[in-house]
Amino acid sequence: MLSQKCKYAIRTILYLASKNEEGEKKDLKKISEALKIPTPYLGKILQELVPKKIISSIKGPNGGFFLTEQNLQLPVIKIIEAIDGLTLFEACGLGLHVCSDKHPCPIHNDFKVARDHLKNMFANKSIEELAKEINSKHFMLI
Amino acid sequence: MLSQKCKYAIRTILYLASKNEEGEKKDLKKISEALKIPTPYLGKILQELVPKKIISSIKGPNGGFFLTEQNLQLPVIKIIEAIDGLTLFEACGLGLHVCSDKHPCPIHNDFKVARDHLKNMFANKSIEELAKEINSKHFMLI
DNA sequence: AGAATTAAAGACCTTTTTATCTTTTATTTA
DNA sequence: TAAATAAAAGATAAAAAGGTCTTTAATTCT
Ligand code: FES
Ligand code: FES
Repeated sequence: MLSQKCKYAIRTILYLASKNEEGEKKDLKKISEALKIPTPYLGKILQELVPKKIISSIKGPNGGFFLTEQNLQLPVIKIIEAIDGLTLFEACGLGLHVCSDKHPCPIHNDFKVARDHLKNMFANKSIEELAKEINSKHFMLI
Repeated sequence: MLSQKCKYAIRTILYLASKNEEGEKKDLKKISEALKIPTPYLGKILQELVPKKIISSIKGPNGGFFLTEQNLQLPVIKIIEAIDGLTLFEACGLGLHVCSDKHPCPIHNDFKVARDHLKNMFANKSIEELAKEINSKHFMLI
């Protein structure tokens, strides 16, 4: 479904968002230990997200990764788009070269319903909204 | 979503099923050319499905791959189970070690709806039913 | 200024997935 | 029975995903 890379990214960002009281920064090691994600690999992933403006970072002592107000307003699908791209939400479930109503594979109609449901859920929820739900309800990140 | 291997397998089986007039056999090369799937790789995949009783085969001249009545009655999910396993329909969308209502990740509730929708569609439709729809409506396999 | 801290960058390694090629075995038909 | 056909089996290869390690650059604090 989502790649491992993408799932790590989402969990990290939701972790940062749900702890975002007072613009709190977290360094790589703290995040990777908290979420049980391999440290060097997570480093690679987060490095990729900074220039894409999905997350923010500051080097040096007391530096780390954090989310700005702008970062928090992004819908979750932007994380997926940055890492895996949007083909999951566009591609044919049986691997045909194109997916369209004019050229439907045998599972097209049902598949599209499930695929669109997934897409809408990721597109309609901002990182901040989801983080608030994590704090008010009892959702797990690990 | 589904692996390439699994998508190739499903398309091949639906192809065999939709041509299953008079227990027609198709040899590997014919299938791979009709569906534009790499021949040797498809051979490997079909080899795997024969002992698992998902498809049937006969060697020698006029041999090939085909579906018995029993094969045709299988739900499509059995193909997926044989190739990819069922983790797609059971695993957490964010990669948590377990997915359960007692230990939900932030997307659990919505994700489960989409995942179950997919699962039900594959579980509730037999290969034969789907093949009939291919023939009566105008669904594509390529 | 110098030491400490932390992200960035880049080279490397491992495993899994996808795909190819060659040889063997079973079956048919002439 | 011999030749032809087609799947089975197995060894190999290429590409992608997942993961590690080392060095460099930026920042802070003393
Ligand atoms: S054509 Fe296959 S899902 Fe749309
Ligand atoms: S716990 Fe994540 S989808 Fe169920």
